[in-house]
Amino acid sequence: MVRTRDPAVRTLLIERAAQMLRAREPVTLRSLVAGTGVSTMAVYTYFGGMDGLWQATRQEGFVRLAAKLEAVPLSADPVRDLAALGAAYLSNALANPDLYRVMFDAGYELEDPAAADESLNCLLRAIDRAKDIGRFRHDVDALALATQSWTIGHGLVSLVATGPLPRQALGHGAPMLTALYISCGDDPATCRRSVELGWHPDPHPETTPVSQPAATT
Amino acid sequence: MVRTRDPAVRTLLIERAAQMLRAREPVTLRSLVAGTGVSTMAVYTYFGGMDGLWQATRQEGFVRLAAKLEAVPLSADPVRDLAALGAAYLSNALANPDLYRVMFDAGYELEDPAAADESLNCLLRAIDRAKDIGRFRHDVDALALATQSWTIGHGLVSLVATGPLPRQALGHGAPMLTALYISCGDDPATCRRSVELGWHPDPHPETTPVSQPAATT
DNA sequence: GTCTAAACATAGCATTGCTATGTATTGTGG
DNA sequence: CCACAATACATAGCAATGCTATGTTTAGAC
Repeated sequence: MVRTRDPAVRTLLIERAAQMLRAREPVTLRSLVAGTGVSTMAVYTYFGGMDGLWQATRQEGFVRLAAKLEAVPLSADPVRDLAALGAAYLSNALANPDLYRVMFDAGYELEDPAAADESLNCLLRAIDRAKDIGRFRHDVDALALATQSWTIGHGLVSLVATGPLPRQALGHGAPMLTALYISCGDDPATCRRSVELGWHPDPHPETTPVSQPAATT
Repeated sequence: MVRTRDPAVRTLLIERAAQMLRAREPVTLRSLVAGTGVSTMAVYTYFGGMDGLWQATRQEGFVRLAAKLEAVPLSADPVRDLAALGAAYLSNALANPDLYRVMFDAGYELEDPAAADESLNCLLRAIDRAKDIGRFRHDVDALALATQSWTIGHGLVSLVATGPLPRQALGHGAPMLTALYISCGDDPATCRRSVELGWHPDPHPETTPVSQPAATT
């Protein structure tokens, strides 16, 4: 061990890859390193190839997602919070649709699945709170419900970001989540209000989800 | 116009592309035409390039999907039928996951959107029937409900086929659809039974869904 | 029967990811 | 303080990719 590997280069390349994805520029080996001063070999010493770069980029996507979800301010109403988490999920995904696509592209695994679990845990905590205060029945499977909420969010994002559905279709999120949470025992009228509260603050602004003025794309 | 374009070549190439996708072989210009006797230029005369081939392949995917959905035997219970259509959707998508991915890959449009609409119409008809016999309220937006059902199906397929969720997660479809249809006014117990009936016949068999000996693609 | 436009085949282009080889650099043992 | 060695890095070149330019053949119109 003589020449030390500079960890800054790693994050620089990941950052640049995410940036190029966001700008919809084709991310190729040579275009990635162009202008950074590092040579193409850096991609191989740091990531072992383009596949490794994509894997690291996907990892970064999950880390950012978890950060966004954990930044969602929670309230005393766990059902509202579930809707808010869903809205933040959509907001984050639609703010960087290409990064989102890479995250769920097939063929690659995560090097650290814990990053994905953290996002799920945000949902699980809210679900447990809802059970504790009697909004949800005690026999609801928290993991199943979290997965179902995730499915709704992913389905919406996927169909909107990838094409067929228009942006307004994101509005379907609220009634779908409402129906789901009512099926867990929540009172219909109360549930509707809670979901609306958590959902509406920011259904589709591009930037950060909560507590700051919606910015222009 | 002198030498006529042979339409058989077109379908041959699309068929072969779908076949190679299914076999998980990389579909490249040269590998596609290898063994078919046609040269690489055929891809350009018939499709204008690889992008055109993908567009045609995606189109074919939607045609097959519509055919599968229209082959689902309907009953007197429209809610059962909705679940059966959902199950057929999942079955078709998971039987050819790579074709499904191409169908929803971004960047390309359909040359004939009617093919996609046909699938949606299957759902719309069932929803209208459910309203007619009083299972759903008359004020439910049929298109919205169809879109929501689609979102659930697509979300499930996407998360299962693309990796993160295991195959058993497909079972979440029944409770999600049940919750959704109950929110449209259906009686909870009746709805559960109907969805179970339509869903369970074939939750995840690979081949064709219903009432006919699985045909080779 | 000839002519012409379209289909088709061949060869070559730039670009892709990747690897083999050589050079420079830096922590360590004496 | 210096020689060594292992590692990071740069360069050049590889096969394979999609695509295009340039013939060559074929089939319909008059």
